[in-house]
Amino acid sequence: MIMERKRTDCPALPPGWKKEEVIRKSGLSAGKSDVYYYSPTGKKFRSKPQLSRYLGNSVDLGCFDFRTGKMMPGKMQKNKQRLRSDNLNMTKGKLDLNTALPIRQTASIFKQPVTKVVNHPNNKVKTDLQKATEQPRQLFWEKRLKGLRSSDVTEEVLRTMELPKGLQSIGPDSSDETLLSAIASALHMSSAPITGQTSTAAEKNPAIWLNSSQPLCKAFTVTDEDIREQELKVHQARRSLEDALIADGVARAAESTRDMKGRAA
DNA sequence: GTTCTCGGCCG
DNA sequence: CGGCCGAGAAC
Repeated sequence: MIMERKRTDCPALPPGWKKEEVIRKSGLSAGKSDVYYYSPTGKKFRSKPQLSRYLGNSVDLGCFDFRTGKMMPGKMQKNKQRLRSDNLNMTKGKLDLNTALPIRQTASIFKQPVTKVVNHPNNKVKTDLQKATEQPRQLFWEKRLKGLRSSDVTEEVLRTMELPKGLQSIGPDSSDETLLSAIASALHMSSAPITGQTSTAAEKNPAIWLNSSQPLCKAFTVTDEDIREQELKVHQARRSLEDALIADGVARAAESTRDMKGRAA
């Protein structure tokens, strides 16, 4: 007898994803159930980390409950003291994984190494491992950044930066907003200098001539004036940061003395 | 080889 | 207690 297992649709996930729940029928853990998900291509997932690794940033699993398969609005982070300690942990040298950038979603449905470079014993074959390990990149992927905004803890949208006039966008989406994101991303992802698109051909037909390791931005020159202006901004930012840190220290000291009084009473 | 299943660790 | 994943069992 074949036990038909229910693979139910899962509305909280993109179309085509299925959820399955199997009950353990023997052993010490009999009665317990395991939950699995199946991607549209049939790949099986047995944990939330595994699922979110695969989905990347396309789906926010922050409040996704793996067991029930539903979004739980109330399952957000504990928005209490938590924030301070999070910020402290971040200074302990670990990367903030939330800054991960959007990734090409279609790549992972194929068997992973798409191209394999091998040496045939009798042939002279150029091996360029650099190219072989390079991940395919979606042209104009920066468009995915459109609409992303930074916000403070109260979800108030922060004012975005102004860009110098010398910076000009290139490609299908020429809004300043996306340009800023693209440049910020480029600064995060590569240690190479950011030059913008140096080929003038890229201006006429970006789809062909685009240098994908540079942001969607025309080549630019930085003047001494720009540098001075930027130094001033950095200086001001450091001042406000310093002020904020001092204020925080004072507040924390007050808090801890208050706590101690409370405990003594 | 792949898939299924339960144990068991760890938070 | 439950999520997650290792590894043996089953195929």
